[in-house]
Amino acid sequence: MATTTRGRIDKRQAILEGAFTVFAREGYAQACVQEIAREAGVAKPTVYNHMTDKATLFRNAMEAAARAILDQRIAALEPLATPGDDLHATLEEVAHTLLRLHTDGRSCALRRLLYSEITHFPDILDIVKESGPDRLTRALADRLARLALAGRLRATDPDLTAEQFLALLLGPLEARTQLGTRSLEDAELRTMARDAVETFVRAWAA
Amino acid sequence: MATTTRGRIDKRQAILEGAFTVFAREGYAQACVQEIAREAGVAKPTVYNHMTDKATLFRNAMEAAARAILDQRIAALEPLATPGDDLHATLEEVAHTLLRLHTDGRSCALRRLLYSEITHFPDILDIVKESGPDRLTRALADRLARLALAGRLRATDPDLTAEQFLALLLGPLEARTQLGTRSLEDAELRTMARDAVETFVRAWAA
DNA sequence: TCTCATTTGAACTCATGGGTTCAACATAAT
DNA sequence: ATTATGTTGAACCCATGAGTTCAAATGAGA
Repeated sequence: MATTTRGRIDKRQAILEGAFTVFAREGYAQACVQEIAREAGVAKPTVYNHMTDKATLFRNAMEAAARAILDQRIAALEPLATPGDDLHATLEEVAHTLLRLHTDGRSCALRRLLYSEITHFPDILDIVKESGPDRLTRALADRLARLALAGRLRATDPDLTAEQFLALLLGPLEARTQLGTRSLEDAELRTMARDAVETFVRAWAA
Repeated sequence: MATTTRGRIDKRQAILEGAFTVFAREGYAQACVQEIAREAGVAKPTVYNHMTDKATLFRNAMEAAARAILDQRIAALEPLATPGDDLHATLEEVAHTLLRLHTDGRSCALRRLLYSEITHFPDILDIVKESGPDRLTRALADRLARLALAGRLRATDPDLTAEQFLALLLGPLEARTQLGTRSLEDAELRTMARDAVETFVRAWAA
């Protein structure tokens, strides 16, 4: 519900956040604008003051959520810039952080919404992917290329290596989290990170 | 549209297939029963003769589609029962078949529908998973255990090994197929199978 | 040929929800 | 104080679609 603050603070922001929340809970078609307005603590016409359509409301909400979520992931790769002498441990740390971010509620909701509405909003994929998994893979590939150059990893295609690292790490998540509906204990995340990194290192360490 | 065959042949089957087709194309909420009836070549009241609800229609259609799709995958593991002397080649063959099945239109549609409606139909996950990825992973783990016992693979947890094999193989698909909306050339599937198996073997061969 | 179960099309009811209108109101700047 | 801009709630229009009803038509089996 939220308090019915009159006047103008940051309605637009509130609308986008409320919209994402409701869309995430209900799906695009089932979400009704009335409820989004309520969630954002705003009147329905106000929503239409800022967004022309339910569709563009959806697009904007998705874009905002994606941007917020995905910046964190790039930041999670930071430790790989200065890996110290224990590469294995650094990889595990990064892996664990990525798993934690990837299993976050909003993150899962974003993936679910992408999957469900990609046929009706194919353009959203471009908006999200550009700032999303692609950027993450590329950033990781950059780090790995450095490591390969330093003789600490097998020197082959860093893009492939990055792709496989992420696959090994995030692939098992889908089944474990029931497509993102179940949350995992931190201990389980640790184990998954350890398993993925161990296999990765066995295949790719120089 | 289909010809308006009167009398009763296999209305029920037609309805389930038509329903899955339309649900796959439109999503649950946007699909309308009228159109499903048309797709199945059947009148709307006939649909309600067989199914009480749009919801149960959805459940039944998903279950039927899942069963049909997933049996093929188990069958794809067959070559691993008699791997011959070239394990690497056999793995590549199996990997390639799995990729082909996984990128099939109906298969992608099933995944999309699962993702999108899992919050409204949590029970469908059980129906599908039981006969789905879980069974595949278990079946693969069985094969791998045999291979480990025969001294051809590193002898550790076969469940983990199977999970990682599938992750390495199928993980990169998501990005490459644009969440299942783009179809891939067979050559690209071959390359992906080769890359996944090569890394897998490097990490797990005895 | 007669009967029973099923199908069919069309029309109907009813609820939901997108999008708009409008008059009253609040806020900020001048 | 006044004006311009934005917000509010409530009511409204209208399209869509789930689910039902019914009389007419059909097919399978006896």
